Amino acid sequence: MGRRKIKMEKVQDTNTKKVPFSKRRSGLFKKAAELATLCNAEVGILVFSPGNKPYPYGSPCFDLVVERYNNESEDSDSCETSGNGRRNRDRQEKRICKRLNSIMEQVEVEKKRGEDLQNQLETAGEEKFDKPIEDLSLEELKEYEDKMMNMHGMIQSNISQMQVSSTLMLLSIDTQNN
Amino acid sequence: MGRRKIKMEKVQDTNTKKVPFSKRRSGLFKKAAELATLCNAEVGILVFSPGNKPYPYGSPCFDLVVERYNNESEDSDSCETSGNGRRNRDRQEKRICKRLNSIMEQVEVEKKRGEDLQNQLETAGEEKFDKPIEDLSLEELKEYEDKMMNMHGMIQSNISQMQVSSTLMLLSIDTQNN
DNA sequence: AACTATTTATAAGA
DNA sequence: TTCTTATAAATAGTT
Repeated sequence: MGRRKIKMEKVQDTNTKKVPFSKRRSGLFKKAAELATLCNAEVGILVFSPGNKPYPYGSPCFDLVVERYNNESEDSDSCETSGNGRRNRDRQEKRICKRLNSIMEQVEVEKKRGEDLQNQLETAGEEKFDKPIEDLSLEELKEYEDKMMNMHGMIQSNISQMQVSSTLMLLSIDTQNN
Repeated sequence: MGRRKIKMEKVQDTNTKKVPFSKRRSGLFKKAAELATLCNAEVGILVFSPGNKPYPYGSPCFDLVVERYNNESEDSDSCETSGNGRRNRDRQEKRICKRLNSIMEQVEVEKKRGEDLQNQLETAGEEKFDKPIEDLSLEELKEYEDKMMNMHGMIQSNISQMQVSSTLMLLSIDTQNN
């Protein structure tokens, strides 16, 4: 899509092709945004330039991260490692990986809960909202109230769980960094 | 780029729009492949469909991540680092720490959202549940339903975002290790 | 899945 | 870098 057709092959010199890289990267991110918006999907992208600079993208809210990357891509002092001996590196990396696996597990649990919640919500919706609310009997309304209360409780529990998870995550990461 | 212009807004029904999602997803992956080949970059993408099914893509090496993903992420030995030269460790660790910091930021955002959500929920509870449900008007009931739906969406979004973040993190580490 | 009318992305050039 | 424009590529609606 340009003045000439580009043949698909590995580029030669790393330095000269910065403009196409930038254009294509932003094009890719735009496509990702469209996919997210139009299809109600979630998208995350990580691009490493030939110079190994990372360019992350996320929808809906990776923006802060991108900004941060641009602002402090040079100083990594927030992540001081100078005090460490090399002998500890392997262990450290493995611990980080373990934490990540734990986080993944937690996320799986959250996902499962979200799905249950969705099912329940949809079921409740089907049962009652296909009938106009004004036609519901008092009995049905009370039943409906119970369901809402129940959902309300599940949502709260879900939120608490997420808070716990994220706090644990922060804690485990802090443990790594100190 | 089609018979008609598509306005950029959230889609409504999750089920019927599967073809556009598939088309755009494969289009996105193709773009990523082009970026990788033409510009000698590394790209990893994760897409979650509206049904929360993950579609990962990686150039050159997402396979390992995908595999771990499918294997329920219980063995942490998949985080093998033995093949790496020691000279790269410093850079690798710094980049990993940067990723961790980014994720921490995101988690802060999620946490904030969770709190807002809880407040909203409590407010809704105060507003509606101190009044017997049979006294609620049709308008009020519908309003309440909307709130429930809204909260549900926020929770789902939070969960998805956590998935994207943690999985991308794994991706970035694997990218570093290969 | 294949076909096109269109829209969108982008390679070169300024 | 940002804009312009000719052209290639992606894709929405259709079959």
